[in-house]
Amino acid sequence: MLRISKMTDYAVVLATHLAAADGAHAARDLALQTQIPEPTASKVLKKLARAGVVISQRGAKGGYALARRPEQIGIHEVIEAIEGPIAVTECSDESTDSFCEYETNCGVRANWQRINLAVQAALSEISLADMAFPGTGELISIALSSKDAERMRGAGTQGNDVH
Amino acid sequence: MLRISKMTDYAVVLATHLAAADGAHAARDLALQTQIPEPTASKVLKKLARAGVVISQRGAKGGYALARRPEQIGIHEVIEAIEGPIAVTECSDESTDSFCEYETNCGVRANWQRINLAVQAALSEISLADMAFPGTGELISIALSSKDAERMRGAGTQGNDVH
DNA sequence: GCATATGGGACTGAAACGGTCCGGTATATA
DNA sequence: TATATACCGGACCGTTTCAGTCCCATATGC
Repeated sequence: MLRISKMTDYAVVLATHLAAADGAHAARDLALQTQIPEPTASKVLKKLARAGVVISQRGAKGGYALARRPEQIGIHEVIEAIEGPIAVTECSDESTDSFCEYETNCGVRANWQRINLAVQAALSEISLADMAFPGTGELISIALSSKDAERMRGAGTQGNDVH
Repeated sequence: MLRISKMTDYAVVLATHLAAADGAHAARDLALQTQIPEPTASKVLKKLARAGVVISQRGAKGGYALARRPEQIGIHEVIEAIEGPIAVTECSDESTDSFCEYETNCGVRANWQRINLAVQAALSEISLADMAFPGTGELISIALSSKDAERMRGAGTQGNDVH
């Protein structure tokens, strides 16, 4: 699977929506526009606010707005806001000191961490601006480069800042 | 999270173990050597056999062995054997024709697929041989290929792998 | 003061996950 | 041929996680 949860999916949609139409918007309005159930959208937005991806304004005329410009927000921030640190396996998550009980037998830990880093790197390449205003060509290189080893390096070395 | 399930973790450990000590081994022995509970190990091995990652021999003196040489088996095969197709979100899974109900609003689909490809590419880089016999230098290039060096802090320094 | 809007957390039903167990079948060996 | 060994397929179950809802407290504009 390696599957991202529905909540995270919502978060990306909401954040993308905020990126496309900037300024402050009430959770209710965002929910209507994105067709996400209102309580759920609200819950997601709260988490985004806590993580610093969006800023919130309470009270009448309040609402949510992006904390920074879309091109300065990486998609991994949105994902981590909902799901916590991105870690492929328990033992590759450096933050939790969960020691691997099989470590002496498996010797797999270090490799998982590298895989993990590769995934994180792939996600770091994509900004909210890329999601909100696609087709500017940058992402294509990632899609087309998925054939062999050079792709990671290639995608990583070119600047993804076109917008 | 982007977290891989425990079962998949077991699968990698078992496959790695088979890669390191080739020939056929009974599920029971593998379970003992890897300290994975026997019924669970058995279940995982069955799935690996079905997916063609390992071959099985029934009857007395039977057991499991790798279907191919370790360097010819990518870990994404092992992962997919347990978890099914690697897809980050529902709508980025091309196999299921689950149409995205928000598609007109989100326009996110294509980007998810690119992210997905990047993840798959990252996983395709690693073979079972890399997991079983690390330190041959191949993986290092991937780890270092991310330009986001700050995320990589300590990745290279964490070379305490080989057991 | 009041309407509006977010903050925080409790709660619930459903689904997935981790793990176990059992009857069936294939095969090597005595 | 009889028997022990070992995989095959799937049912089963307790626990956890997930998606979604609801409520009350708090902050703010008018």
